[in-house]
Amino acid sequence: MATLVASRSLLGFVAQSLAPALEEMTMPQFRVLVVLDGVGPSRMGDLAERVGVHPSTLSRTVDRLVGAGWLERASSQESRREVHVALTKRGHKLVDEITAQRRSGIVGVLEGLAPEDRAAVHRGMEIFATAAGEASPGDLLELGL
Amino acid sequence: MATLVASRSLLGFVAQSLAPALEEMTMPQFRVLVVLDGVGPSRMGDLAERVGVHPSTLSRTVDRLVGAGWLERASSQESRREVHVALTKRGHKLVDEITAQRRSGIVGVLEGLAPEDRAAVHRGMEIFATAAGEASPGDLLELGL
DNA sequence: CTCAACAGTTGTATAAAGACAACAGTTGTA
DNA sequence: TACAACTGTTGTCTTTATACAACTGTTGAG
Repeated sequence: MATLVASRSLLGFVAQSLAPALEEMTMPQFRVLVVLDGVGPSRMGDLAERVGVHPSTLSRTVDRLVGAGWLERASSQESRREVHVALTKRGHKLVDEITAQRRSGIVGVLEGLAPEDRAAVHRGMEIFATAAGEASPGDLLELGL
Repeated sequence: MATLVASRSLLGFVAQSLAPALEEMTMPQFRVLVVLDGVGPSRMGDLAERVGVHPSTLSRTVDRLVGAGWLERASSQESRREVHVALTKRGHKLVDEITAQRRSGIVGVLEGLAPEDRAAVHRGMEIFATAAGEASPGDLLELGL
């Protein structure tokens, strides 16, 4: 079925865009960056919950990411027992580049199409997206988005 | 852009379908099943190459998968130094179910559409898939397909 | 028949994910 | 003030992935 085939193509772009990140870090580590990029600076506990791992596990993972310069820890000023983590500039850049590369791959395909084909793709995708609704962040996270 | 949004929905189905497998095994293990499902029974060396890991790594991974009943080892009859691995019935079933679930999720969306919308989606997806071409198996494998 | 090339497994190490228990500050409350 | 609740980190352990080196058995070439 065409939609299934298209999903494989789309997946290809996703996988390809992920490759550079996975040379720098592991998948669980990249998930942390993705979540932080989505929700902004967070408390350790909240972050652990969103990522879906035990706080102690996150603590160690954040250690590594901070060590590698992707994240920053900062103890909150209101509450000294809370610790906030945020992407560094470099961390932001990485996630942005992944997103941009994914987008440009897809745009590249669309640009190669005749205008009426492009319109047809646009229309089909729009209808599908509306009908299917948003995928749950938790599910997507599994794949690193 | 609509295509990007649609890709997230599609990705959601993929991720969701993967979930049951990832409760039974790790991602690297599941990759082995996927490859075997794709190319059929293989020699250890070939399989390691396709999966992209060192033969010794594969040997250990296959140990685990055989232990859990997903794979079978069988020394080839032509050449007693070669070892062939194949999915067990259970292993086949797992991969098939993942595929089927993914398909049925997408079909479910399409069935909820008015006929002309369904046709539009089909047409858009077809054009896109044709233009984008097949994703490389190596890339897809990264995500477990 | 002998030996080099081949195929897979095992020995050994390292790195990471993951969880639970225990611990150390920090806060808020009684 | 004293203490319970909260937040994050550390100690400890297990499992897995991963690779390289060494080893065992098997083939094929000479």
